[in-house]
Amino acid sequence: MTTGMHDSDVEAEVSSRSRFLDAALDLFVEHGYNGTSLQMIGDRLGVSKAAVTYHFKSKDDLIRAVIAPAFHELQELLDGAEAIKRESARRTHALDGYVDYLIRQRRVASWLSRDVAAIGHPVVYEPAQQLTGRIDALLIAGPHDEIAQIWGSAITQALTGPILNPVSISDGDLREQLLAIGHQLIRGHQAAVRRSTKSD
Amino acid sequence: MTTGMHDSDVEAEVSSRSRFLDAALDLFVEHGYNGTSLQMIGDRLGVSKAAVTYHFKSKDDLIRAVIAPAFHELQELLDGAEAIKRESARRTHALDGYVDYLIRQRRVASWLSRDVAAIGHPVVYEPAQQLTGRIDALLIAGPHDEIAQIWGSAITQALTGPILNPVSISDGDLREQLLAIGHQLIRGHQAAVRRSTKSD
DNA sequence: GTCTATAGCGCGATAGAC
DNA sequence: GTCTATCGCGCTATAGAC
Repeated sequence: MTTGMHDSDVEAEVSSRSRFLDAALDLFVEHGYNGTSLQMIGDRLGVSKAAVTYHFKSKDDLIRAVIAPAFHELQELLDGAEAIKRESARRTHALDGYVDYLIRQRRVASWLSRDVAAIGHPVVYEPAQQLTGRIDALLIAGPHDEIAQIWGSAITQALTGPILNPVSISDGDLREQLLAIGHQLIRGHQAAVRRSTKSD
Repeated sequence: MTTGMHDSDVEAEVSSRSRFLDAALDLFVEHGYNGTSLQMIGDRLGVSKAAVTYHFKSKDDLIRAVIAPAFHELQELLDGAEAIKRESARRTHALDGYVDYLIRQRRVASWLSRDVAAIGHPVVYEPAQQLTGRIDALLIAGPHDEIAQIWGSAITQALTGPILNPVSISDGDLREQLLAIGHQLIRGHQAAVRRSTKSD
């Protein structure tokens, strides 16, 4: 036990917020945010829907709590990567960290990539927009023209693809393939830039 | 006017099914299937929500009608591609056709890729599952092991990425970049297969 | 053939029992 | 502090006016 809580807190802790967050995320992944009712979350834990609105005063509060850890982790990664001066080292660090983030937070990441209702939610929209803009800027070299936008969205979507449907492969092997996918598309973008400047 | 309808049908035709389908798709793209009510669709066309359930007897019927043209087009493409004997020619034809499909049907394609509620809908789920399985099989060479699954999902997701957020680029230039992305990832997969067989 | 009116249901949220 | 009971709302779907 590495936390500082008392023995009497153990049972309360296990049956508390994190269980609700876990159940909610499971259901958001499967049915989407709008398709998941507080009733469904309560049923899964054997409590009433009122028990859910007790722990989280609204459904808005719940979605904020579910995404917070992933957004926080991604933000720290971006802060660290953006502090790196050399472009190629910065890009490599961002790709490594983003792949790690996707694997560690794959449930949240795959949910948000497939649920327009969640991304469009007032609580989620603006921070998500900002984070994706920053990761795009880190992964793509050169000016942010139309071609960079296209390849940038291709990279982030390509990295998300393999985490959508669980594959029977170790996290380490998955990481290796995701990095290969990222580097392959970064090279592809650079080649596309060379092609377009040559034809100018 | 290339259709055979009478002049008296013109006004009825313009204000009929296709207008409902177009408005519904617009709203599905923006708010998701569960986030779009019949009320919202009626409001956009200046009619009551009952007018929507008159043309389509249920919301299930509506989603079926919205996706039908895109699914039909994709199915014809797959039938044609699968009839090609030589693997590399089959793969090239599938990639070309799939990119054309994504550009022509970009609203439906980007909606379905971002709305778990729509993909999970009974009317959509099974045909969509079958179509994505077939396109994956066409685009990826060799045995369908874990690595093939990973790169297959990376390719289809990467191709979908650039159509999600409209970019100010012509369809022709977009097509060129999507083909480059597809070929780049197909080459990446082949290199990954060589790496993994060498290390066995 | 197209609409209004409304039924019937499930939702998120809350007041108050315990 | 945690639950039960319930409120008010918006949803899909339908019956029936026009």
